[in-house]
Amino acid sequence: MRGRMFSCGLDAAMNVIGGKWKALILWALHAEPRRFGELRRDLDGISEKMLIQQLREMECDGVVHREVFHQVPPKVEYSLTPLGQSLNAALLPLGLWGDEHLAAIEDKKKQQAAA
Amino acid sequence: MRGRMFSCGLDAAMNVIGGKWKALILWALHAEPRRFGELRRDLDGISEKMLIQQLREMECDGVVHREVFHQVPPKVEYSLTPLGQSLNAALLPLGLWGDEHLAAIEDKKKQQAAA
DNA sequence: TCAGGTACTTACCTAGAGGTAAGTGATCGG
DNA sequence: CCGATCACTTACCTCTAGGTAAGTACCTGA
Repeated sequence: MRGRMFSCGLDAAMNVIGGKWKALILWALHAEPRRFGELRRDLDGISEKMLIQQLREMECDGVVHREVFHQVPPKVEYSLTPLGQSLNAALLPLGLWGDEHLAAIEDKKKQQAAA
Repeated sequence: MRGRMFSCGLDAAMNVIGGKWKALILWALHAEPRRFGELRRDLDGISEKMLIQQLREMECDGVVHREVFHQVPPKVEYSLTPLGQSLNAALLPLGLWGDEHLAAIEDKKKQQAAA
């Protein structure tokens, strides 16, 4: 394992999706390609700066594809690469787990905030 | 969606596993309960401070169970709660995805580092 | 001109995540 | 006494990640 950047596949995957907004962005791109402004509006609380930053990082990682349309007003679309699609498929069980336990997780966080 | 802490299940799940060492720790606890020192030795590069910190956080989140044995030398065991077990099950596809694409991910990171 | 649309970029800031190093306490055995 | 075991805790520090605010460029229409 010496000289390897990641100790296992899970470590590598967490590196790709680690970032405050990445998982949500990946999910927002699940159904169809989206434009920057669309993503911005859908992702509650994200700033333009954070959005472009995380998109760029995921583009570099090969999970997001960016397509520029030469028109005015500018049009840029973001979509999942095949790699990104397989990543989203792998994220589905985790999202379902979160859905199922959402209330419990929030309760725990509230208790922690109160203590 | 107002007043909710998390925008969806995936957001909540990412909050629980977010932390440099959490996913790896959860995986280290997959097969059986482990002791602190064991975990420390298995997780290459982790400090005691980071290990206990992340264990504590996951304990608060209800995914890790800590059991103190009153003996000398001290013995403390960490194990997955049922919630933690289901979380690990949900993480499995992600880990497999990472295994499958490990080389590609590392290549991408190397390119980025060189640029 | 101004205001609107689009997709960014840049300057600056700081909270907090992660880290290093040293220390604690309770025992046991040499 | 010392050194070992175990599982932490504490003090201090760095710097990354995330954030706010303002700005840029290209156009169109009133």
